[in-house]
Amino acid sequence: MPRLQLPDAVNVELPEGEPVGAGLPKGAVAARVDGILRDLSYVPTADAEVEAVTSASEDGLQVLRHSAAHVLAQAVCDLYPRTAYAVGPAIEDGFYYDFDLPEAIGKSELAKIDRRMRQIVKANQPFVREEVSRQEALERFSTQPFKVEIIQGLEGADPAGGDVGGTEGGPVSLYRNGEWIDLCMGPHLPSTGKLGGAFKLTNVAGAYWRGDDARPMLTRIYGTAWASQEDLDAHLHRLEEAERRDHRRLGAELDLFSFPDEIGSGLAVFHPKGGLVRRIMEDYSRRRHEEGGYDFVYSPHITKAALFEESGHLDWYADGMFPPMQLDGGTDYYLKPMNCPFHILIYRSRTRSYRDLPLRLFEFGTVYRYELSGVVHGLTRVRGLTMDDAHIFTTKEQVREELGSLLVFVLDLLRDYGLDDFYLELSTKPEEKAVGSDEDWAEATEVLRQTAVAMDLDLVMDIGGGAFYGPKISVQARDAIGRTWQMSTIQLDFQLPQRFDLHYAGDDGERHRPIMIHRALFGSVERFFAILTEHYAGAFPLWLAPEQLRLAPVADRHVGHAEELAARAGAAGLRPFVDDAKETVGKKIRAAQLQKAPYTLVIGDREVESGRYNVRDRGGTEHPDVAFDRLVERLLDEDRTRRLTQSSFEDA
RNA sequence: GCCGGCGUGGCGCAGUCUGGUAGCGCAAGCGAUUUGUAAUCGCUAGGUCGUCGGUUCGAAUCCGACCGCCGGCUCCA
Repeated sequence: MPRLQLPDAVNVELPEGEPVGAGLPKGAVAARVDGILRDLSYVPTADAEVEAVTSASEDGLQVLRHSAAHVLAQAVCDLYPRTAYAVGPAIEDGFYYDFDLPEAIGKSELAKIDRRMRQIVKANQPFVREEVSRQEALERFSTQPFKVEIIQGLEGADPAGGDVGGTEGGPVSLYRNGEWIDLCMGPHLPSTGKLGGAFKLTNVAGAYWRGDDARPMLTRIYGTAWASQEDLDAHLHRLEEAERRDHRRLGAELDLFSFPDEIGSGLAVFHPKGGLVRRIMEDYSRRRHEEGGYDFVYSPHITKAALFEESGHLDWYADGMFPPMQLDGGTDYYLKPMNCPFHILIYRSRTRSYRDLPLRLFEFGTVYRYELSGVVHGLTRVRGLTMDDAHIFTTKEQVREELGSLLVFVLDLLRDYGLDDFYLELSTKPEEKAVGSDEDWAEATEVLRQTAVAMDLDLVMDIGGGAFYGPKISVQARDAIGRTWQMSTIQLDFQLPQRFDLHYAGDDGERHRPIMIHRALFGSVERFFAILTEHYAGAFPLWLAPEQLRLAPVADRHVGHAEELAARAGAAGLRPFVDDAKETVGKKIRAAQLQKAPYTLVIGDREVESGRYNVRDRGGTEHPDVAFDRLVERLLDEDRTRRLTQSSFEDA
């Protein structure tokens, strides 16, 4: 009689042959038995430590979502006989299932599939696990080519560490709900009814079988599933929030930038307001770089092929480059996809001594990359972008200190732009090919690691994720609604100094090879612009706001006074705007709100007479009876500190 | 690049299935109102319906190609 040890030190005795579920509380959807996730129907043969898994936990949600994927697949197979089904895992927030359907379907078919799914849930079919030999599995799935391929691929190691499915020649597990059967490791909910109604099909998209563009394109149906209706609603609400913040939408609404078809895919133009925000972003970055000991350089947008031959880009990056222009004499010219070779030429333009190092060359360098037409996306994935790119050339001895101060510099600057929730990711030497000796890699990686640890931030290891030419540390930032973005990267490069045969004279009089650090804070200015736009939902902090103070005259006779105030604010260094449209105050306020103007003043008889103003902020809060000089002072303070100051609008 | 969806005045959309005079709202311009913290009223102008080609007496509508946009393209039974 197996004895179950529950986490709260309760011992439960199970009669021989009883499933673990019998010993667990009602809310359980699965069980963790000696550390392995199991169905509630799993029958233990010996004493075991058992934990109930509910859909409130990550594990439980996974089980729920994976079961939802099976219900989806069953529904699709019911509605579309002759469907070949492939794989359907749980993913973040939901699930998907890939199908080869007898006909093309679009989003409009999802409602029908959803209805069928709900019928299956209502029928409350049990999920029944079976273990069969590989041979039998092949026979049972003889009409399902993807399943056959999966079974045949199961030779060798078991990727999931379960006890079924992996071992050579061993049994594989199947799950049946109703008439429908799938090859699956499980575990699953006890029955389809336990899925409940808190799911929604969200999307249909194409996806290559096994992600390989040489293999068939399948139809992938995405869904989201949650433990409760409230959770589902909250998730849908988050999606709406993300859509509300979408920089592509805000870019048009706030008149920041556009992508004219005439120019081409992935090529943006910044309008005056967006241009202003961008210029302020860049100016501040420039100032900080100047203070940080960077030298500013410029390089052209095109170059002869020879430069990218020497750098090696044409060998391994040609697909990402625009095709060459052939000029007279048969010379190929390329648009630059990267700035590094240019900065290297600046380094190499004269003999360098250790006294020149570290040499930090900075450029807002505009580069062009041939992104596949299907992946360009707003300002975050474009074909023409401006990198806040710098290359630092150091001696081996200086690297440690340089990296340390660099990371501090990076985080500090990002915080000034309003991002303050970070973690770091360290990418180490790739398995296959890599340049540089193992010692160099180990040392550089260790230096990066120590630098990261010193930051007191979470550090995630990305084993083998480095580029072949050096290890990398990247800063990941969470935005206002919790999404993470890869921001700055700091990359050591053992390769280019070799390829370009860079050297410097040491204090020993010998020639030495410098080490090169690539680093970008924004990555791409355009992408950073997009991230900030979404982070702030278009309501840029005062120092970045294109328009800082909106003045709304009540009637024509007040326009003069508003313009005087605007002149005073402008002279003080603020960016005011007078809305002199012949409209009602209500309409002007609404317009100011929609444009996310940080502060709005209504100018009428009372104000002209008293010289005191009612300040409305974009949150809708009103601060009455403020003297204009005090307001200007207050806004300048907010502008200068780059954050909402606590200082009040009242006179001191 | 591939799969699916889509492309109609500056923006958001209807009209496309079932071919027969291109419409609505916002924005814009003009006029009236001179207005007090999220939308005053009226009038006017603005579109070769993404582009090119085909079918047809006739194409926004049907067919094809191209351009562009949106979602997705190994979180792996």
